[in-house]
Amino acid sequence: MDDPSDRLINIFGALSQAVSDRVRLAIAEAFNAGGETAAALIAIGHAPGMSIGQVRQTLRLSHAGAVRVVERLGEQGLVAKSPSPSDRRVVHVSLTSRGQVERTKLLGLRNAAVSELLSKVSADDRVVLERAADNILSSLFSDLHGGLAICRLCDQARCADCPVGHHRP
Amino acid sequence: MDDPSDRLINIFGALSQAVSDRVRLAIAEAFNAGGETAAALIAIGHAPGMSIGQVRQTLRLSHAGAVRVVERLGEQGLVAKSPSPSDRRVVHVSLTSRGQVERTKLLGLRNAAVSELLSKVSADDRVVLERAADNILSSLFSDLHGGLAICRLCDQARCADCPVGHHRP
DNA sequence: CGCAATATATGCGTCGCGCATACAATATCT
DNA sequence: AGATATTGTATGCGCGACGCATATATTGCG
Repeated sequence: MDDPSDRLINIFGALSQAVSDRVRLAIAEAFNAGGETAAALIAIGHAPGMSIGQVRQTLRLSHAGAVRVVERLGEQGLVAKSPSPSDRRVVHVSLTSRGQVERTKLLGLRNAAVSELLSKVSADDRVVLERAADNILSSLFSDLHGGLAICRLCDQARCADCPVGHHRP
Repeated sequence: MDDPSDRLINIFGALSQAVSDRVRLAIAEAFNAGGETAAALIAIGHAPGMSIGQVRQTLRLSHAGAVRVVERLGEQGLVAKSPSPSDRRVVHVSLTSRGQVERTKLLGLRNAAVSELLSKVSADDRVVLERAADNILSSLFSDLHGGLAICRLCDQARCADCPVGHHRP
C-alpha cells in the first residue's frame, strides 16, 4: 500500500486535533476540574465498580494520579468508594446519582460538539468515514484497558459493535 | 441532512482522540517541555517573526502563558527574540538553527504517527477521508489566527491548498 | 500635552501530575 | 504455619504549565 500523501497526513492530523480541542473545550466550560477528571467520570460510569488500578490504566496515569482523580470526584460528590468484599485491599469506585447526571451532561456536550462537525460531511461520505475509523481503531486494540483508554470519552451505550473490542474474550 | 448516527459520533470522537493522543505522546517522548511548548516551536517556525501576541492567539494562551512559552524555548536555545524596528513595544520571535532542527524532528514524529494510522485505510477510502476532513476544517475557518491555531502542529510546507485558508485575504 | 490603548513582563497562586515512600492485605514458598 | 514477596491503595513532596492581577514601556489620539 502506498504511503498516505503528506497533505492527507497534515489535514487528518489537524482534523483530529481540532475535534479533540473542541471536545476538550466544551467539557472544560461545563466541568470544574481539569486534566483527566472528566474522562474519569465518564469511564467510571461505563465500568461501575472499577478499582483505582483500573482507573489508573484507563487514564494512563500514575497510581498517585489515579488516587487523586478519584479523590477530586469524591469531593464533588460524583463518585463513591466502597470496599471490595473479596479482597480488602481494593476499592470499588462507582458513580453517585449526581455523578450519573453530570456524566450524562458531559456525554451530551461531547456528542453535540462532534455531531456539529460531522454535519459538514455528506451521508455517503459518512459511510466511508465510519469504515475508515473502524479500520484504524480496530488496529489499535491491544489489551482490554488500553481499549477502554481509547473509548474513555465515549458513550459506549450508544456505540454498537465497538471496533476497539472491549467485548472480546 | 440527517444527524450523524450515534455510533459514528462516538467512533469518530474516539478516533480523533486516539490520533491526538498518539501525536502528543510521540512528541512528549522526544521533547522535554510540556503544555503547548512543542506547538509553539512548530507554529513559530511556520510564521517566523511572530510577536508574543500572535503566539498567544495561535496557542490560545493568556498573555503571561505566551511569554513563558517563549521564555522556555529561549532557555533551550530554540528561539530568539529581536526587537521590532517599527514598533519598539513588540518582540519578534524566530527559530534558531537548533530550533529549526528540533522543529523538523517533531514534524517528522507527528508525520510518522499519523501516517502509521492512515496506513490502515484503503486508497479509495483515503480520498473520501480527505474530502471529509477538508469539509470539516474549512467550516472551522474563522479568523487568521484561529486558523493557525488549528494547524499549529502541521507541516504547512507540505500541505498544499490548506482548507483552513491562512492564505486567504 | 495629557490620556487611552497596545505590547510585553513579572509576582503570585493554583491545579494536575509524577516520584518516592509508607502501609495494608493477599499470595507464595519452604 | 511462618517468613517473604507481591499487589493495591494512600500520602508527602516537589515540579511544571498555566491564569489573574499588576507593572512598565511605547504608541496613537483628543
